[in-house]
Amino acid sequence: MARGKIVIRRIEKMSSRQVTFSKRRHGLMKKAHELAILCDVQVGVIVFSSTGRLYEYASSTTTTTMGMPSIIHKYQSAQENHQLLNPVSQIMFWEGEVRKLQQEMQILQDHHRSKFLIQLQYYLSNLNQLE
Amino acid sequence: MARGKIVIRRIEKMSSRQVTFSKRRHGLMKKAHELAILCDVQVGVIVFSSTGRLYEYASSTTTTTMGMPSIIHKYQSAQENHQLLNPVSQIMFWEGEVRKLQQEMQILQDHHRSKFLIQLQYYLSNLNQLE
DNA sequence: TCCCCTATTTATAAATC
DNA sequence: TGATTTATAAATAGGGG
Repeated sequence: MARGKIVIRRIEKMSSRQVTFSKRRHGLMKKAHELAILCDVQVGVIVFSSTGRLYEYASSTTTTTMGMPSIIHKYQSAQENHQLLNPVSQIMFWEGEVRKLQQEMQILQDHHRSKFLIQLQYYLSNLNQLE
Repeated sequence: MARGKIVIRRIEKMSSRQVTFSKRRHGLMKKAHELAILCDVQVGVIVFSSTGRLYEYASSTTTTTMGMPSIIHKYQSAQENHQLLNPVSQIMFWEGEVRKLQQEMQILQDHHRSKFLIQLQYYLSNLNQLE
């Protein structure tokens, strides 16, 4: 949105992606807060970075102090009707959930493995320098 | 932000508040979506209007399609889990989550299998009576 | 309610420090 | 890494239909 238009697709360069994440995350939280105040509504925002770090915003209105838990609870009751899908699609849903969690776990593991390897290389190079 | 600056406080005039709600709600959802795509992260947004109507956005990333239920689940687990544990126990935690989901799925499947068997017996007995 | 218009304000991409 | 700058893209307040 500045110094050049961009297309909305995954930013490939990791460092730029990190910078943009920081900026736009702040922007999003600010917008969420403004919406909540200006229009006196409840807003909840949850963001998970690719490394699994959690960022959140939960509004309070003039009438109630809604933390994220209350907003989630309200969301879930609002959705209860929807939960009554037929058995087969229910099972398929949970199978999907399991797959997603497994994939995420894999990502976390890869992430930490590479971090560990980098550390190891660092220590080894230090050792080499001491010799 | 246009035709005059505004201060961020509850808009008193109901009709303006409604209009602003509609505009900014769209803006917020769009920003959430852009953040999710650009930075390849999970984003969930929940908004309740003052009349209790629900508006939501839940992102998908390149790796996973996370609906709001998954995001909420992850949020709740992250809170319980303290999140500030070391990588290894974090991974162990998620492994536990996967196991739990798998067990749930198993129970669901067993349940429906037994229901199916009961149905089958019922039909069979009907068939027998016809003979 | 929703769309259009457009003058302004904001958000922010890219560069620089 | 983070803070600051700045040129530009986006969002939007206010008004009209």
